[in-house]
Amino acid sequence: MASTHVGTADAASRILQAAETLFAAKGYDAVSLNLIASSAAVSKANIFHHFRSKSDLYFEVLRNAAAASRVDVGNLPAQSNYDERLAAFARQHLRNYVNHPTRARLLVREFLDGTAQIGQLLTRDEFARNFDQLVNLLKQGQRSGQLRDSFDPDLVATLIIAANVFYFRARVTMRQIGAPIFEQTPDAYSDLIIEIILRGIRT
Amino acid sequence: MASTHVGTADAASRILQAAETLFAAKGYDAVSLNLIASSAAVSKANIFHHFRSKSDLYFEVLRNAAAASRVDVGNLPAQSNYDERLAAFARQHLRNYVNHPTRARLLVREFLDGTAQIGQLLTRDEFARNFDQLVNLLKQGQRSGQLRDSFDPDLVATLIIAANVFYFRARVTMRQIGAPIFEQTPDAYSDLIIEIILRGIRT
DNA sequence: GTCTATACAGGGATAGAC
DNA sequence: GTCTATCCCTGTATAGAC
Repeated sequence: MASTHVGTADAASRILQAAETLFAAKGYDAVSLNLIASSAAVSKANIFHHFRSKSDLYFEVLRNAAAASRVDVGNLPAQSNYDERLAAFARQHLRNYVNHPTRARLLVREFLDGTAQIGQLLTRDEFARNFDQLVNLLKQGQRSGQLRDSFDPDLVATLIIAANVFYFRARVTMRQIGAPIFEQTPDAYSDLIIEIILRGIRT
Repeated sequence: MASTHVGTADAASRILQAAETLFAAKGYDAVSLNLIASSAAVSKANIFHHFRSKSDLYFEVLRNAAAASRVDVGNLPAQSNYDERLAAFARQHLRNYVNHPTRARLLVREFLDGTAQIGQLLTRDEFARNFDQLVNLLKQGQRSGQLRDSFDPDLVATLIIAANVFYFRARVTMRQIGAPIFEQTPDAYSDLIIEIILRGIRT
């Protein structure tokens, strides 16, 4: 848009991308600027030209990740069948993690660990939006009569999100434990989870 | 047992305890030996007298945490009612986290993040034991005819563990999001979760 | 905008006195 | 067993030339 130069792939974005990958993989404290610099093929001093500090760079990375995630959740096909809509939501939510693992690792880590307040502010919104969307879906299902009135939508939304977060973060280790369910594709896992839950909440 | 000296509260265990608290709160890389030393009222050199290295200290802390957790899961009242037994298991599992937060943070972090292979070996067993116990309970319920045959025990076990882990790690942030379910006590949360799931798996 | 060189603090780890 | 003092390295961050 702004620049007509091509092929340069400017340093700032190279730095951002290297930082995202490394922070996602190892966490904030385990990543040094030396590592980021060499990984981005840039001098360390150059990082400070583009970003005020290490933490500044980190927050910039988080900001981008959160923004990118905002697009990806997208909109679901608005069907009248709430079984389908819930299944679609759960699938899409989990796909969003699995298809963008670095970004997701970053956001989930910050959300769960929540050591830096600024970081939490950035990621909390993302989770809140998903959560609210899901709660609303459940409430609509209750009003429509397809879902029973007597369960707490918050609770069920939590159950779904928790199942997905757990799959994303623990699946490698769970496979080593020998839990065959984690050999399933994300979609299949998601469908099975929803199947159980739906049985518990249908009228 | 060995020593008749009292009141000394020997340095080694002071170090271990300080390290456990700090590692649990901030993670391995964010904690320096200086901090541990001052927190345990011990010189930095003294840490190296008792432990070969920082990572050695960390693994020792993990080992202790895993061992302590092994006791705490305990045995459940063996009732013939599988509704009750599942509810009891879920409650106890979550209590085990909430009543020993530092230990639990340590183990859960290592399990989910799983950066160090040695650490994972130590924590994986704990999770595997809980998981297997739960799966067996579900299988027995199926054999007894109280639970339907057509669900995957792995899946339901995962759902329960995921719900608990999520509650434990995310409850503070989830409260800020405004999810009223996270205002509930752990026991109440656990019971509500199980109620939904049971509806989904009963005959 | 990008680099080399450098400053300075703090990291983990060791030596050696007590 | 515990300390003080020290080593050496790597960390973040800055100065200043190009």
